[in-house]
Amino acid sequence: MYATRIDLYHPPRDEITLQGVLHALSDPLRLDLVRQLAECGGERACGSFDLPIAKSTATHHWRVLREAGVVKAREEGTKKYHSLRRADLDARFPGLLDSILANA
Amino acid sequence: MYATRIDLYHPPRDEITLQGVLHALSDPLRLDLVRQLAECGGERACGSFDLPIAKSTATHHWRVLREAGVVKAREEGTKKYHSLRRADLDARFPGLLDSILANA
DNA sequence: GGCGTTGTACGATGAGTACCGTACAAATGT
DNA sequence: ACATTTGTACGGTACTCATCGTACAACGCC
Repeated sequence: MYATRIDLYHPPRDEITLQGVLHALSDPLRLDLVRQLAECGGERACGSFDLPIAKSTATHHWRVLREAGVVKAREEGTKKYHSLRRADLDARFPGLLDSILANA
Repeated sequence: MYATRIDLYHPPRDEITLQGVLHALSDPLRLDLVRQLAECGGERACGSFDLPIAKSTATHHWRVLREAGVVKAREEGTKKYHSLRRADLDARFPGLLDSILANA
């Protein structure tokens, strides 16, 4: 017996913490995901990333990024799209994302 | 039989990695140390920080910061002084430290 | 209905790490 | 010479986390 899919949790802007963001981005793979997301500008399907890891591991990394408030997830059919929460991050931690991405 | 004290390793500027810095600063206690170091401007003795942890744990955190290239350590007698490697960090990751400290 | 696609939940495993207490070393002060 | 101060090395413990395989769910398509 397996549970039904749970609604995706996204922290509100005020609850995004610096610790959480730094921790989320301190993993090379996650930083790379974020870098690619920033490059493409908008939304991008999970599946369009060519990752050297198992599907379940990718799920884990996207969850860490989402729960840290770094990315926004949207489901559409069987697919899932992610985008950077740039406005929220810039409002809460001005300059942080830019400096990290510029130096990635 | 205990080993003699080893020379303190500090990574050269070029070997400081973004991952390493982000990881080092993703711990609340270490970020707080760095914030206090930045506040005081220059060097500061380890012992002058009032930490809620055991001495050996403090040694651990200072080592993580030092090996990530975030701080410089200098021994003088039985005491040890730390300072931020601000010039190195600013040169390697422009804006990063400022934006993190500004938002800490 | 049946099949492929896409991603999740779960359980397990191995690596890393935050923390502690204790024993110690090196320098300083008395 | 001895005690104090300051920080380290070590061993241990508990917790986190990155990773995987497998079983599954939701959806779309034939």
